[in-house]
Amino acid sequence: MQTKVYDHIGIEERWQKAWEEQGLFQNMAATVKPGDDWLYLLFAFAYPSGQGLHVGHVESKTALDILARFNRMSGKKVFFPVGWDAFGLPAENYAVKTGVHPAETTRSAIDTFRRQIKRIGISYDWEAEIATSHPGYYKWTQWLFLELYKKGFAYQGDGMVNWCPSCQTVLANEQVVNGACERCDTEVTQKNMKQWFFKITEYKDELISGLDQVDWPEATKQQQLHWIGKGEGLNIDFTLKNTKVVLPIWTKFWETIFGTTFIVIAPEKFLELELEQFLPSGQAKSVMTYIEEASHKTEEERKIGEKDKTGVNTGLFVVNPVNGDSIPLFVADYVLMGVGTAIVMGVPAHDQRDFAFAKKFSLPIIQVVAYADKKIDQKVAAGEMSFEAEGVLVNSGQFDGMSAWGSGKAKMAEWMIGQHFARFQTTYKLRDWLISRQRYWGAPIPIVYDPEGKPHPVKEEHLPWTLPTDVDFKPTGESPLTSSKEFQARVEKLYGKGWRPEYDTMDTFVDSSWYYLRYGSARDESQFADPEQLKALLPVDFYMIGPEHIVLHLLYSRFFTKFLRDQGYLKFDEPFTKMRHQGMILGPNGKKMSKSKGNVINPDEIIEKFGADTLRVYEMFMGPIESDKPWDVSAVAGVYRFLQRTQAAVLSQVGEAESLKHPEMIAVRRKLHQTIAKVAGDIGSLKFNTAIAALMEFINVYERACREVKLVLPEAEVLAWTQLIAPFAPFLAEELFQSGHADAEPGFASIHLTNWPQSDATLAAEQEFVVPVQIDGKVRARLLIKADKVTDETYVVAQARADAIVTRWLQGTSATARYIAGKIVSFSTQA
RNA sequence: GCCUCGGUGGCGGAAUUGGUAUACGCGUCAGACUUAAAAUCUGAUGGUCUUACGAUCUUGUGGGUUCGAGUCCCACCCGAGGCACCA
Repeated sequence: MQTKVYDHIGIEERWQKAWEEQGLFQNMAATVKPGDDWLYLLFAFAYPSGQGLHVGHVESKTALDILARFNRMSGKKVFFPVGWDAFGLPAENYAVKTGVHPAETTRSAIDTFRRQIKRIGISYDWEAEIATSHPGYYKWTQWLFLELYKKGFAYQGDGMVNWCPSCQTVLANEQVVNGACERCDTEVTQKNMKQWFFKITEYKDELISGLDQVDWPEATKQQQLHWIGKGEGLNIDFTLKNTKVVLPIWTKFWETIFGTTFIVIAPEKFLELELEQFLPSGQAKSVMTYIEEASHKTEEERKIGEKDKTGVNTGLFVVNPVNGDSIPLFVADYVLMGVGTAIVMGVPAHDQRDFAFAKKFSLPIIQVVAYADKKIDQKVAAGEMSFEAEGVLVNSGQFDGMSAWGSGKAKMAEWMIGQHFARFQTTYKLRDWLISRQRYWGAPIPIVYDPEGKPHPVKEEHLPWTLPTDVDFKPTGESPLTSSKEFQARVEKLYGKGWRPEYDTMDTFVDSSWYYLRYGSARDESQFADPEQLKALLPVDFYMIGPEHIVLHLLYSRFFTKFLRDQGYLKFDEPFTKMRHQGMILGPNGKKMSKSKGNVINPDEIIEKFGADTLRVYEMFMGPIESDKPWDVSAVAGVYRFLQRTQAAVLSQVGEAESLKHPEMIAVRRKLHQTIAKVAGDIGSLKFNTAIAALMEFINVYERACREVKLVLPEAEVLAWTQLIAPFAPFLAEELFQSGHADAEPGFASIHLTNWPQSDATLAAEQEFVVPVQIDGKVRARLLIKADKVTDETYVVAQARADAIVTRWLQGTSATARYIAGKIVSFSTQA
């Protein structure tokens, strides 16, 4: 029966070329009309690394491509652009090593990616392609900086910043992971520098509330919330004994304040408040030594103290405002600057850290919350738990007996605020975004300094403020742009003698956090984005992005969106309406793919051997798009077989059609129409794996039927079958659709331009139902019920009772029956 | 410690959201074709007992709700990812 081999190489080359010549799905932005409703599908901005496409890229790109093709066939206008996050460190580091200019490296990497992506048939709109390193793009990145500057959202700040000694640049808080540089894993140090910041904190509350508007994975929302780190607590004034010096503490758990047996202050805060003047002479030396040592510790060293807390008793006492108790003041570096007020109350009975500290320094422990459960009370005494359970206040003066988390907490706050020594204070973890980078391969910050060193914005007519090329790449701790003669000359020519440029470039996250606004106006030189385009295309309807970008990129993108909205440029609050994360494709051994482990699957090799269609369908068939899944070398061949069988089956659809009345024909057509409905539903809910399984089921049914009789389906149904394949295996589908022609004619109508088939409910309807019979919850028999009887409860139950096995099980019982139409007959023998 | 997912055959995974557990694919076994192998095709394939009809057990563990639980509730165990001296 298989007369024609599956020539995947020939098929894929032919149709890639034909589509390209025809410009299929290209330049869609030109067709935007007012009032249009577009489906905007977006893939995470990719960094064009020298490695080329890996199987993970293929997975998420294919998933989006399936959505694009399916929705186009369903009559939607689809915007599906692509671009490159082309500035960044790898190309620059490579330049340092080899001397090849980053522009060169980047261009050839992009060429490789583009060729590979076309080869796997992703139907991107290449007319909207953008690259952040192109002056036509970064002109608008700089424009955005100036907009922020004009509105006071970009400012120069002085202070301690994160410094990566290996990358020789400052880093944003978000780029420091466990005290190390997220890129090179070098330990980050602190450095005092004057740098540019964006005022993202201005939108902190909206960055929280906006999450309610979007359809994102719960975990992603949680992580964003955690990063913003809103904490609602109380500032409570303790005073240094015998002075008027106020030491405000901040706490979320003020209900335990009667249990405070010590106060701890951060070393830096101690100096800031100049408390050293009060130190008793005997104590002064040890305290100052401790503070000195703490200042030399790195973040990592401070964290080692997590188990063994360090600290020093100052010999000073503070007064607890709620009861006038004198309690000792300690300096300890586990209290961090920047969290709350950097002064904490130590309540060892109800906090694990405080407990450890109290044990170490032999401080008293006063329990102020009693728990109904004695076991919890014991745990509290052993320091094993903190705020895990609700209890009743004790040892707390007039608040004794009140609920710790209920009336007690509320009454206590009310009282303390009434006494004027406490006030509500909300704190946030989010800090302003540090965007200066002392690196070359990025967008220059459009700022110039006058001879007095005062910053001025680069005039808009001078944009793009181009990146000079006469630059020494070697990182010296100075920005590489310092070495450019052209840059300096340009500034003096345009702004006057003695002026100098800002030598730093912008964090690449600035480039990549507004790109989705640019696609619709990719070649527009007059504005960052055309308002009509924005209105029709945005916000992004579906965003597919790796889970690694959750905090940085999304937070920044949301900030830009809200800022531009407030300037009147955008009409929406959130840029990404719906978002999902693709899972990771693991090596065949179930481990993350890496060259050193030798478990990397190269997509080019799979394409050579099995074809791009097989690669696409296999990756979609592996499992749910959002979960991590290992590569299975032999399962790929199974998918290849499926495509091969599909080709053979469709190509055999010539000749005399079997009568439509033939039972095998009826069964196959029923399955086909069921499959049409199933595939459309599954694509809609991103269940590509089960959609493909359904297509496999269909061909199984078809081939089985063909063993009885040669089946030639009606033409419309052969077409429908081919169309179902089209989003998944676009090359093969086109080949089957065009198989009547010898070659692609100029102006041929692609299958990808046809209308998605409709399932005929009548043909899809089952004629018989298998109804299981349960007796006390166990399936004992199955009945075959004709469709016209399936709603007839009396009939079905009678059939069930008549069944031999059921009769046996029901003998001597008085069973009651219930029937869920078409689903199940359930007998219960219990009374 | 906290947050978020997960745990189903030898493996990847299905299960219309409370109604036939193990769809589909891989693998394995048997068979056809072949001198042979590969490729391709056909059949079987959760465990235990049984010649068979069939019975019985089975969705991480233990309880519960229900005629009926992979699915809902409670407690716990294990794994992955993220966060964390956050007061």
